[in-house]
Amino acid sequence: MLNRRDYILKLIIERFVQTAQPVGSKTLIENYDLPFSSATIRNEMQLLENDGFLEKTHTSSGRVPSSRGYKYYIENLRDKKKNNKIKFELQTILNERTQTIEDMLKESCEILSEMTNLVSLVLGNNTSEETLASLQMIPIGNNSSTVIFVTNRGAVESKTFFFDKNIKVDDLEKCIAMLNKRLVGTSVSELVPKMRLLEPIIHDYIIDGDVIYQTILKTLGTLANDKVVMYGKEKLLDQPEFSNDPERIKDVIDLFESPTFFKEITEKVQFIDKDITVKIGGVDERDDISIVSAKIYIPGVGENVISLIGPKRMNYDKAYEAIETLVDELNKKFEEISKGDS
Amino acid sequence: MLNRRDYILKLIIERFVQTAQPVGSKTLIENYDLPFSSATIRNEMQLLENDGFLEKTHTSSGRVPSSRGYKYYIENLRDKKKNNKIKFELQTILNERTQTIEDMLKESCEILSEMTNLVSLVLGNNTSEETLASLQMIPIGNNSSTVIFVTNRGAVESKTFFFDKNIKVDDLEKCIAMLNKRLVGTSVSELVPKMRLLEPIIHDYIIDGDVIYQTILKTLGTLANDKVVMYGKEKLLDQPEFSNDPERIKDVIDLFESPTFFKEITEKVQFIDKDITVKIGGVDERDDISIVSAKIYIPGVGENVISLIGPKRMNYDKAYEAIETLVDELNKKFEEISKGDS
DNA sequence: TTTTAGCATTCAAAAGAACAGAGTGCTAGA
DNA sequence: TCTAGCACTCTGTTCTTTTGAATGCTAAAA
Repeated sequence: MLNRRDYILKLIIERFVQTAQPVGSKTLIENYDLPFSSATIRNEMQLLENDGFLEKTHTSSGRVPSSRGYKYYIENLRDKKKNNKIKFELQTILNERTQTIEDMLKESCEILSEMTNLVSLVLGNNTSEETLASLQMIPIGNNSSTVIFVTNRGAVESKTFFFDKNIKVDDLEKCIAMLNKRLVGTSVSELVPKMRLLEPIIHDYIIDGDVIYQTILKTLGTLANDKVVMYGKEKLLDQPEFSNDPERIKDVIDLFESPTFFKEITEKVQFIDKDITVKIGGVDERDDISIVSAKIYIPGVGENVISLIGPKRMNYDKAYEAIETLVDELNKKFEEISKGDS
Repeated sequence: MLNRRDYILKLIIERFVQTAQPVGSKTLIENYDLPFSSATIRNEMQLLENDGFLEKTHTSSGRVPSSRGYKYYIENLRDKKKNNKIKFELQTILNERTQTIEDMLKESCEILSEMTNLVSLVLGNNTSEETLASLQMIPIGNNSSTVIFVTNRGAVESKTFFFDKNIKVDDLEKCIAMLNKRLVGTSVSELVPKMRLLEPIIHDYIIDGDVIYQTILKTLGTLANDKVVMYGKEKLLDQPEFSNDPERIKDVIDLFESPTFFKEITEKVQFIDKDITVKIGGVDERDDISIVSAKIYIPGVGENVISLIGPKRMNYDKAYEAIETLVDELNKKFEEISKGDS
C-alpha cells in the first residue's frame, strides 16, 4: 500500500530509531531482504534527501532522518496498531479503587516511562480559578508552629516557624482563624496583595506580629508556583546520543532544572492531532530532544499536561500511542467517577 | 612547628586538593620554593608511602594522598583558623527574624554548598517520638477530597482522592473527625496498625468506606519515611574526577537516588570530633566520595543531619569548618529562640 | 524506461608509531 | 644527611596509516 519511496523512508527511520547509527543502502538490504538492489535504494535515498526527509552527517555516511522526515513519518507512515500491553498495564493501575490522584499519575507515568524508555513528566499549571481553601496552624513544641495552606485544587504548602515566647498561642490561633476567614476563597494570584492589606489587622491580634505576617506572606507566594514532577530521568541519559559525551550529559541535567524548559512544553509545541502534540527537536534551543505531550483534565483539580521526553531519535510511534492510551484511560476513569457508577 | 615530613605531606595534600593531579617532587619545589632539593622530597615521599599516607597511581607517577593520609591531615595538619566569611554569611541569613525552619535550612545549605563547592544535604530522621498532630479533610470539587496529615514535628503529607457519589460529604467529614480524634497523639510507627483496628468503625460512618480506609492507610505509611533534601548536586558532577567520564557521572547520579546512600551517612561514619563526623571514601561501596556531617537538634522538630558531600579529594579543611560554623550558628540561634530573648 | 552491477572515491574511526614530559629510584660525592 | 646526576618507566599526545562502510556515477541488463 505504501509506495516504494515511503517504504524505504519508513525502514530508514525505524532502523535509525533502533540502532542510533546512520543507515546505508547496503545495511538496509542486508537486514530487510528487499526485492530490489542497494543501487536502487541509493537512488531513492538521493531523492528523499533532495525532498528534505533525510540528511547525511558527512559525504560518505549513511542517511539520518531530518525533522521533516520524522514529521512525515508520524503523520503518514507510523503503525497505528494498538499495543495492548500498555493499555492493560494502565487499566490495572487505574482500576485499583483505592488510588489517590497523586498515585494514579505517579504510577501511570512510571509505567509509561518504563515501557517507552522515555522521561515522563506531569506539569500541573495554576489556573486563575485556583483559590485558597484553608489556612491552618498546628502548634509544634513550645514556641514554634506549622502553618498549612490548601487550595481548592488540592495543592498543599506548609512552613514551620518560631515565634517569641511573649506571644500567646491563643492569640496566634485567633489570628490564624481570622486570616482563614478572610482569605479563604481568594484566588491564588490575589493572595499576596490581599495579605498586604491585612497587615495592620494582624497587629490588633498580636503585639509583635511581624514574624507571623512575613512568614505567611512568603509562603503564600510559593503557592502560586507550578508543580512539576518527572519520572525516569535516567532514560534520557542512557541514550547513546548523550551517554558517551560528558558535556551533553551535563547539558541534559541542566535542562531538567531549567524552568524555561517546562514552559516550552506547553507553549511552543507543533500541534498534530486531537489533544496530543508533538515537538520534534528545537526544545529550549536544542535540536536533539523531542516531546510528545497531552493535556488532561482532572475534575476538581484542573488541567494538567503529561509529556514524554526523549531524544529526537525516539520511537514516536510508541510514544504517541502511549500518551494516547494514557489520556483515553484517564478520561474514561474520570468520567466513570463523575457519573458515580463506579 | 611541623616536622619536615608532615610539612611535605601537608603540601602534597593541599596541592592535590587544588589541582586534582598527582604531585611530584619537582612540582613541589617549583611551586613552593622549599629549603631542600627534589631528591630529599623524593626520599621523604618514599617514607610517607611506606607508612601508608601516600599512594602512586603507577610506577613513575606522582603521589596521591591515601585515605589514611587524609585522616592524618584532618586530625593533625589542617589549618584551624576560622574563615569569617562563612560565619558572616550564615549570620546574615539566620538573623532575618522572619525565617521559617525550612528556609533557614535551605538557605544555609545553599550558602555552604556555594562556598565549599560541595553538595549539601539535610536528612530529617523519624524518631519514635514523632506523633500525629492532626488529620483533616478539605473537599475538592464534587466528589473528591484532599486529606492532610500533620505530625507534631511539622511534617505534612497530603493526598487527593475521589469517592463515590453516593457517599455524603457530611458522613465523610464526620468520619474524618472521628479518625482525627482517635489517631491524634499516636506515634508515627503505630499509625498503620492502629488504623487497621479502626476499619470496622469506618464502615459505621460510611457504607462503602473501603476507598477512604485504603487511601488513609497508604498515606499514613508514607508519613513514616525520612525526608531528604539536597542542594548543589552539580558541584560534584563538575569535579574533574567525574566530569570527564560519562560512566562515573551516571554512577554519581544513581548514588544520589539510592536510598542506601543516605542511610550510610548517618550510620557508618568515622567519628572525629564533637558532633562532627568525617567519612573518607568508602561511601556506598565507592572509594571516591567523602562526607562531612553533623547532627543538629531543632527544638520542637527533632534531630536532623546536615552533610557536605564531595570527592575524596575535597577541601576537608574548609568543609569541616563550614559544617562546624553552621552547627554553632544554628545552635546559637535555637538557644536564643528558646530563651525567648530574641 | 527502470533497475542493477561495478568501480573509483570519500570520510571517520580505529590502530599503530614516535615522541615529549613528568615522574621515580638509585648511586656517588659534597 | 643532603643533593646532583642519570637511567629508566610510564602516560598521554600527535601524527600517520589502515580499514571499512558508505556514496555517486556510468554502462550494461532487464
